[in-house]
Amino acid sequence: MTVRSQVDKREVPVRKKVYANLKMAILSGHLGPKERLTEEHLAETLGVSRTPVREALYRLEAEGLIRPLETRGFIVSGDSREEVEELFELRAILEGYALRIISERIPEESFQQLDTFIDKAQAALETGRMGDVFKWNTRFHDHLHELVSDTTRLYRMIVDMRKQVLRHRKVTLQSTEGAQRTIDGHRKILLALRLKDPELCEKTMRQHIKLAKEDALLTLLKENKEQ
Amino acid sequence: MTVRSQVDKREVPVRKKVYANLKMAILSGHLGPKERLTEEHLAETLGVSRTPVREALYRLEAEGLIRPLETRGFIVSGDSREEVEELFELRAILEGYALRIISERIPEESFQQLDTFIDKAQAALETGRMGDVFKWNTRFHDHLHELVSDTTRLYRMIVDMRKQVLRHRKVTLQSTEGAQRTIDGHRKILLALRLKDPELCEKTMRQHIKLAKEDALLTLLKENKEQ
DNA sequence: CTACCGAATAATGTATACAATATAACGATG
DNA sequence: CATCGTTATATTGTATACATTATTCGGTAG
Repeated sequence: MTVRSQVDKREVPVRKKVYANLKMAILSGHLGPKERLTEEHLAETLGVSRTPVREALYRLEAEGLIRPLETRGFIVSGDSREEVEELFELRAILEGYALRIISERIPEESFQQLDTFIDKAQAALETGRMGDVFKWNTRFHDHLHELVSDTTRLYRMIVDMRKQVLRHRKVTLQSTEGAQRTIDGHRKILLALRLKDPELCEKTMRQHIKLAKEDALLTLLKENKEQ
Repeated sequence: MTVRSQVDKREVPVRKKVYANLKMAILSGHLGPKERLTEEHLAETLGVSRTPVREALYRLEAEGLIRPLETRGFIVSGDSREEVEELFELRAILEGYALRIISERIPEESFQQLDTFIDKAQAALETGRMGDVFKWNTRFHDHLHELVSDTTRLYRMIVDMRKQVLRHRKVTLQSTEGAQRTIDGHRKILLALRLKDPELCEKTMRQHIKLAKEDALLTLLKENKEQ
């Protein structure tokens, strides 16, 4: 069949499965910066040969999620105070700029949407459903991101960073004050958007993420104390 | 010898050589988006096996310098109008923010340095030594970047993007007006730094890079016409 | 007991082999 | 001559083998 070539029958390469696997494990915090990753060991564990494992590892390295050990093998990176700070700093820059762009093109109906998300989050917070608070807050950001064309480098970078950030927000997600701060931040963002003030938008988003950074650093401190 | 382990006797892996090779070829414009890159062919050409070639290719893909072809093989990316625009847009964001940071920590002696670079570039321009104009302009930016700690993600991203950008600036480097604009831009940047006004610094740098973008897009147009 | 040597072990880097699949070439048939 | 199917070719994906090098550990000489 000539049509057959249209349909991509290629199954997902092992390399990508391994990559996705490891990435998930890292981002979920399941794989910490404690354990050393070696090709052989991973290959054995996952029941594949070293080749696809190497390729997955190199990709993760390129993305900065793991780092080659001076000795040999890799280690999950990104848990040092500096790295967390940098991550949030970059996020603040990029998302701040994104909001500036968004403010120039946001459609009227988005305001309602965003308003709803905030209200739902607030309601969830007041009835103690923290999981839902997280859900609606995430929706809020997601909705914003969808207003940036999803093919752009900027979009991809933001999405990627938001994923990386997740593992540093365990505390905020549970603390009431943190959640309230986040919701208040969203209100400010929405206000800035309504005012259609690009300058203010960028500033507000930066401020918002800066707060998130403080929370993340607190989380980090706590974790380090526990160990 | 126990000392031996301290000294890293490992020679550079072929994978890295191939990577550096291809990257250089791409950034210098020597390898255009015309030719298709396949593992076998590259391996043969470079006289190595496919293994290190694959690894180099995957890395370049992760960095966005090449893109997998729907069919098979890779192609050099980043020459579409959109991609060039995005590249400069991101650069403007990141370098703008970097200048903001720099304005808060720039030492007194840097002002002289930067002044000198501008003067030399201007002098070179007036005597028609375009190569030198480029050199001193580059020094100007390099000096700025050195004021951002060179271990940060921000720094690495900026350096990386500047490299990627080079191949789109052939025209400016030869046109007198373009060069003058660049030098003027540097003067403005220096002024903003002297005023120690973070806001102005960020804005000025963004503006400066926006101009560079226009030049790059002109280059692109010209090239497309030639073909 | 300490320093050094060397074998054993671990891990990586590269090449190669083989299977799977997509693309291209070619020829036959309606 | 267009279309379909078939074979050949190109290209990739994975596994494996082998060489190289680091690290560790144990033992021996001083």
